[in-house]
Amino acid sequence: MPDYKPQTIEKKWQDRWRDARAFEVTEDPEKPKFYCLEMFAYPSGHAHVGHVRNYMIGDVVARMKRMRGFNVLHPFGWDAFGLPAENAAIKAGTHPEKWTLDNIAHMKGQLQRLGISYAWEREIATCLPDYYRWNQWVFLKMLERDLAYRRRSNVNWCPSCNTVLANEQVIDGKCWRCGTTVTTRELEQWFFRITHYADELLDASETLTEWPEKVLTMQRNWIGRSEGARVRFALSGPESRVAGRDSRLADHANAEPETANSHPPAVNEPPAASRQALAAIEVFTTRIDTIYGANFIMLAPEHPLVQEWSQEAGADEFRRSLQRFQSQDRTARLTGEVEKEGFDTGRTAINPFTENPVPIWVANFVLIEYGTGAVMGVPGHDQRDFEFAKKYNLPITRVVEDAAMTHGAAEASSAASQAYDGAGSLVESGEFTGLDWEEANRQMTAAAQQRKIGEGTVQYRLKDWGISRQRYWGTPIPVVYCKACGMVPVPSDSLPVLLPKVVEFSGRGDSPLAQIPEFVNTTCPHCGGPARRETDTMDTFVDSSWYFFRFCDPKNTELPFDPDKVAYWGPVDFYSGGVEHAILHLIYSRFFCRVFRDLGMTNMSEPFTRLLTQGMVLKNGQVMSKSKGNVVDPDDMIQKYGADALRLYVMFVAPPEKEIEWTDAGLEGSWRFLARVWRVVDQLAETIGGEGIPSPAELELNDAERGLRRKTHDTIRRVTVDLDPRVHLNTAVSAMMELVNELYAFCGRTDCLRIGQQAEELSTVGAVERASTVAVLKESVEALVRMISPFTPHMAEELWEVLGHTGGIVAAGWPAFDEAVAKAEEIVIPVQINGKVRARLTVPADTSEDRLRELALADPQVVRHLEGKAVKKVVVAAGRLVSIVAG
RNA sequence: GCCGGGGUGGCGGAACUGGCAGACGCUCGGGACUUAAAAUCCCGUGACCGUAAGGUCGUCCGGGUUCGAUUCCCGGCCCCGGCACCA
Repeated sequence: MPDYKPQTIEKKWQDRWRDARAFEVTEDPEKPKFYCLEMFAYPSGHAHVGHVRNYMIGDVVARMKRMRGFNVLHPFGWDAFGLPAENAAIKAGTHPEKWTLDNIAHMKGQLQRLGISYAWEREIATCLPDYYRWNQWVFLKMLERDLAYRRRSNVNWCPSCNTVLANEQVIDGKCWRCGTTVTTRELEQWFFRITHYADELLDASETLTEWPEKVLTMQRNWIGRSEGARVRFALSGPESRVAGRDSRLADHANAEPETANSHPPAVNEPPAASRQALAAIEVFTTRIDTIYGANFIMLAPEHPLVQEWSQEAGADEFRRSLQRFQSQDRTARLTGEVEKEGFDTGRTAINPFTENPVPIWVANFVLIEYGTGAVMGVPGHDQRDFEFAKKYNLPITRVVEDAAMTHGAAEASSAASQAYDGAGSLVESGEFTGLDWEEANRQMTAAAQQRKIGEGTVQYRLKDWGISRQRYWGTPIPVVYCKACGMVPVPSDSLPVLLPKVVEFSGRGDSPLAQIPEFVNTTCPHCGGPARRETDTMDTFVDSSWYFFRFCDPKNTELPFDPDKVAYWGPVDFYSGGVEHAILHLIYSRFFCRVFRDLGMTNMSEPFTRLLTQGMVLKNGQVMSKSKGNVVDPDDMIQKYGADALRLYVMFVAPPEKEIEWTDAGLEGSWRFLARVWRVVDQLAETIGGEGIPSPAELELNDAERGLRRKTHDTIRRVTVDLDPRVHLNTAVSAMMELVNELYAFCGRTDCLRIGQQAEELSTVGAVERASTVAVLKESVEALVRMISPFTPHMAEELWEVLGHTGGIVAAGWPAFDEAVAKAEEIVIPVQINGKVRARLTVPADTSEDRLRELALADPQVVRHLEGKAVKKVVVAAGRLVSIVAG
């Protein structure tokens, strides 16, 4: 008997699959489709086990679905633009393209050696013009529809390094590299108007019933919707000037916060209205019900009015205070690590509800990015405001009292030690006094609106997505700047704007494209005059926001994809990847899907029906990484144990969404199991592989045979539901292990194989005498081989062939089970007395409740325990247990 | 602080709608085979008491509902993840 030799088998089947184009698919309206996708890979070099776990999970699903008759699209590709390629270029002098393509070649080999069933003919790499030209195409469409726009925004700038810095690279206001004090600089940045879909993205998250709650929560937090009101406090006092009527600050404050490989976001935003004098200060509040307690106003240091006042003659003191705040570390200010402080501007505004003048302060903890950059100070009901008021001796009043508080406590509470932010009803609040705070919120918002001093509004944490990157290895943004015509989009028919190959990497941080005159200098598509190209490239998250559509039609040269093809394949039925993409990639993709929908390219709103976030693979308690030196290279494991054992181990050790701790012993255990499967199947092949063996359904079976048959059908049932819809891959494997144990026991019992006597090999005892034994074994073994094939496809195919089949295991289909056969004929019913199991009854499965009660009460163990006690009650759950209450 | 997910043997983990807690695997121990070892096959492995039959305890802690709770309810502790001076 040949030993289990995974390496030989695996090579053989991988070659066959490739030659037969086994996993390539086309649209087939006759068959139900299934789009199975794993997040494509960044070609960083070598994939480790942590990376490939995801592909294994997807492959089990894809292979299983194929066997169940689905037309399965299972493609793969490369998220190939990005910073590491550029860094490698600077460091090693390799061109980013060569570095990237070499890595892709290596990693593709790794995936093929794992036997992942990809439709490789659909492979895409985002760094190739066939792909990124469609980024440019979408960009232009978005520009047409005002979903892409350009805006000046402030970024951190190091004057010595001559580069933009990320917020994280600014330490105590200084450059992390050279220690120079960081300044801000205004740069033109491109944005995608994702906030246009903020509400829809939030609301539609309700429809994503097959997404993990964790991810939905993260997305909701990220979008950060909060309902409140804007209220205008008119300026008063001698210094106030009344100029423009509209005091609205610009809405969308700034760029997307920092992302993993992003370029720094805007630091702050001088709103459009900044250069006008304002008639009123608009504040954002979620607690308009407390406005009678608003005893002061606080502005962000970057607030336009503050900026304006600081310019005035004689405002030296003002300027000094302001500069102090502005020199405070930005990150520390954002996270509240600096002490809360402020200064009085000397100006006042009118609280529109009390009509009392309130002082206007500047406070370093008010953020220009959020709301209107101005807040009302309600020290009675907000802890920060309370501390601020205490510090600067501002009046504290309570306007909401909970029911337990004695009436008239309002004044006394000014001496309280903290703000009250709980529920209650209003006091000292004019016509609103006595209302419950939530009702007051509604009525006061309406009143503000009616009196034209404010309105209900919704505020989001989500900001528009800043996509400009001063980098080489990305998609060129397809616009040019012409002296005469201004910004002019590159016409669609002259796409792609190719990324030039020859480039020098200064490492200076400015876009390398700006150094290439042949790229920069062009002609204006509009007037034909001289023009300069945009030299920033797109954030790589643009590339990954729609690649799943491209897979449906990867060779299309007319459009990013044929809408009909996407209509057939979409949406992605099963999508798996790491949780680290829960926010960025998964929100961007949902955004892009809506953009394509609104372009009329698809009628889907959501791209991914089911999402699985797979857990990481740890070794020695830590995430695998090259720098920690704890990576497990799948190729090493394949050499030792084979791809199948590796796949099985990773699938078995824990549920897919949990993290796993790598152990060599565990992998070895899986290898042992496969060798055990191999032995029993191979050894039985001659007996059960013949022609004309009837189905056991048509034969008279003895007890042992019926037992094995029952186990077989029950296992098929369990594995089937564990895989689909549950995707409990670990329990599916354990069910199959049980079946194998049962097969060994059966063979030992019926003497059809000699097990365990002479060791290394099993020995066939001779022709199995009973036809029914052969039939039952055949059914069991063939079901096993088919069920295990999504996990260990190479071994399964080989065994299928050994069993005398041609045409492959997918064609054989998924095994069916008979519910009636799967059910046990005899079951063990526990008998509880006062909650403790005291006896077990072995009875036919269909024993009636009355009969069970009778048998239980007659059982000697039960009788013994009931001695001297009176039976008060007997509960019988047919098929489950008998519970006796006695005392 | 707000939102979400968790807490089960020495370890990874099972337990579908409340019904025998610990499936399956790892580790460890024992046996068979072998001159021997490896491999293989079989058996055992939550804790405590007992020679055994059997008993007691046991799913983070404290209560509750129920004939019966890992599962449901109330209160608390701890861990993980997200958001957070967000007004």
